[in-house]
Amino acid sequence: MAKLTTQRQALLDIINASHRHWDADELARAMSDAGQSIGIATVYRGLAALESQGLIDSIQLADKKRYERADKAHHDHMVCTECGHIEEFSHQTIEQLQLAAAHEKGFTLTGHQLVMFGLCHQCAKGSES
Amino acid sequence: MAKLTTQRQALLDIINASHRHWDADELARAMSDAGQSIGIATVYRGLAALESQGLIDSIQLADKKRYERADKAHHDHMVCTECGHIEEFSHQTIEQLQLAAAHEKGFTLTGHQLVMFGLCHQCAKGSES
DNA sequence: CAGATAGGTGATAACGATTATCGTTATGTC
DNA sequence: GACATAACGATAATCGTTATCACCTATCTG
Repeated sequence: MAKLTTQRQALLDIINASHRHWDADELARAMSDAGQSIGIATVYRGLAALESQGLIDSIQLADKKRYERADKAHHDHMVCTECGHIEEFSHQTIEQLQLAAAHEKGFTLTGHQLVMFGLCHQCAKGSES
Repeated sequence: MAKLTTQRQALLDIINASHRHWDADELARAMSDAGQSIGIATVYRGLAALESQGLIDSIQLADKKRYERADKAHHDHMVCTECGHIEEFSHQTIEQLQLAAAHEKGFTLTGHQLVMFGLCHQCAKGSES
């Protein structure tokens, strides 16, 4: 039902063109910078459509949702609490253990999100006393 | 620095008296029901204080933060997207693999949160067509 | 082509959880 | 008791996100 309009294609292109994790505001600004201004509501609607079509992925952080390209295998995230840097990692065994744990509790799993918090290499170095 | 005032003690007691995962609003209402009305700002401040003192734990869900007792070993959560039921589970191996993965990426881990989404046993049964 | 239908768009209001502000109040210390 | 420090409560403010509503656009059907 949802259409891949010109604007949604542009959002998708921006997201696919980098490995960043974008929030709605950043995407609106990026569109603006590229000469195609876009309403913020349209950004949210477009992102929701793209995500439900599986064309992009997202992670829900404490304050906001961030979107990323979906053309990679499932992975989880490590967020630096100092600089906001996001590192990705995937671990097959963890995924399998999660499935087993869910099954054990009688849950039918539809998704999951693992976010690890800490200091990235850079920030850990910087904060040595 | 933070004081364990009468109100904060009462919040702590409510949380410790059950295995529920409370949000700020529910706690304010519970206090009210118990005859000690409390300002919502005070609830938030109290919860932040209790959490930073390690007296309670919290999980950040997509929409809001929920608080739970801290007297158990670390665990993660499974949330039923239908009824909101939260099931807890802990998995030693997953924890260890997370630590290893973080180390590999040069991250100094300070915390993590794993939330799994799906249908609980009850809701899975109910939605069979 | 005309009209119908289904979505999409954008400005903006509304929402909901959380935090900030600020005057007041309780607690602890000399 | 007087002063300092933190907590409290009402309420305004913040901020990400969603709803509303009045257009607009594309596609289909005859």
